[in-house]
Amino acid sequence: MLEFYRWDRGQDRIMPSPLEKARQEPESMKGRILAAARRLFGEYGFSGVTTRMLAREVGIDISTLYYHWGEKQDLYDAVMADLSCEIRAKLREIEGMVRGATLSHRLEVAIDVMCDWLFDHPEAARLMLSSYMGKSRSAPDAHVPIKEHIANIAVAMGLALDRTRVPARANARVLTVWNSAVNFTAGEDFFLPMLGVDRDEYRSVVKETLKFILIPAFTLPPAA
Amino acid sequence: MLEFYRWDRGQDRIMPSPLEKARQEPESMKGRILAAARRLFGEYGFSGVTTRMLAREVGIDISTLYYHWGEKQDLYDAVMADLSCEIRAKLREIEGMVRGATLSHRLEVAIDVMCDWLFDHPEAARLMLSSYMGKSRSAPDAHVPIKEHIANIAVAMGLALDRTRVPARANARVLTVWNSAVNFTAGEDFFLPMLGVDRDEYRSVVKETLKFILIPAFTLPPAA
DNA sequence: AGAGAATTCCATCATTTGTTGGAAACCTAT
DNA sequence: ATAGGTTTCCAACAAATGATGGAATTCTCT
Repeated sequence: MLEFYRWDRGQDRIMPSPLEKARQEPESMKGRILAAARRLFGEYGFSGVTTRMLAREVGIDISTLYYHWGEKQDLYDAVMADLSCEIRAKLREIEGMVRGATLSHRLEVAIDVMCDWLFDHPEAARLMLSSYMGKSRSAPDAHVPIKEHIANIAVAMGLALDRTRVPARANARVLTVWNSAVNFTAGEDFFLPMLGVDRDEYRSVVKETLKFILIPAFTLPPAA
Repeated sequence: MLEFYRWDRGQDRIMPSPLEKARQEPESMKGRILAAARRLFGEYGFSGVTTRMLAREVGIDISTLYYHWGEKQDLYDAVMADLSCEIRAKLREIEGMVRGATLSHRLEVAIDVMCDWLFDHPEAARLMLSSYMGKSRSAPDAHVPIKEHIANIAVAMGLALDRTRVPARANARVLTVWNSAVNFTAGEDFFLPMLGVDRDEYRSVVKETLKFILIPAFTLPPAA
């Protein structure tokens, strides 16, 4: 009976049912563990978190943790799969919000909404960053499949016509903005004192800067 | 005799002599250990590296490692202090290269040189990123003091007159470009396949994108 | 060559960490 | 209430990890 968690192995494309339930029911033990894991992994990285830290954070025994999610690596994979799903949903939501609007309006809304979400989920930004830099000692490629997301944005923003053939330059520009948003949210504690502002100012300065930088990159003709 | 490494404790402002020597003599044991530590810490993070991994990488015993640098945390601190020094020197070098040139030329050269250096030192970029996100389980604030660097760039680029009073917006713009460069170099293995280009193309696309994005941000009047 | 210092290694220790078996507690349906 | 399944905890284990004492080796200088 220690094996049923294997249900959700290797299913990061279509949302696996147990993972979905775990997130939808944050009061369930599975959900509480997932949430705690996300918080801690986001804060300390994969090898910076011990199973005992996790168990203590939830207030349970280590075995309960293994009962629900199996090995540490499996739990980490679940966190990443969950995160990937959430991001995909968020991007779809944004895409729906701005459909049909002008380009500049699209940009404005996309940055606003995405930044708000990231600022409210700094652990998500941190998880993505460590996923980029990769090479965790024992973790293989549990990457967030951000590639399609970026390509979709590039198409939505008019930088490419076909989402299967996005120019490298277009992807690079989208990536730059995306990474900047992730950076400023993941490193808020570090960058905020550098700018000498308070929390609210920080967030508005970040948004403003991203918009300021993004607009010309996407509205100028695709020269060079 | 196991204590002389304490010499370079808490001296990250003025370059401590042993650290300097260790880097200047890369053949010395101290230097070899420092270089290996930098490589591994950059790849796996602080808690992702064990003292045995380090010793094995250098081809020595664990005790030798402790003899030269003391605890793991001290070695990590030394790596960060060394890195900070190197970055400072690099930025000074760039400042010297572009002094007196036009703004656009300054930007061009700064991005080119900095990117080249970062691409040749991806572990440096990774170390900086993990330093930003911080909160290593046992590591305190062994941060790279990037604040002054950013402020200096802002002044050099004409975004501020006084380096002690740089507007938050100016800092944010410099930071955006800086972070983008760090991101693209630290995550080369992850982003390169996303763009579907080879190594050389990747590097030129990154530089090009940064320049394309940077120029308007620094040449437009300080509106908003 | 040899005394004394500096450097490296071997063996070891106490903790920490990932992981599991099995007993206890809790539900749920009859 | 009680049988059967589910969930949680206690105890423990093997391996890995950070760290050190001390012996052995190498280096340096006369």
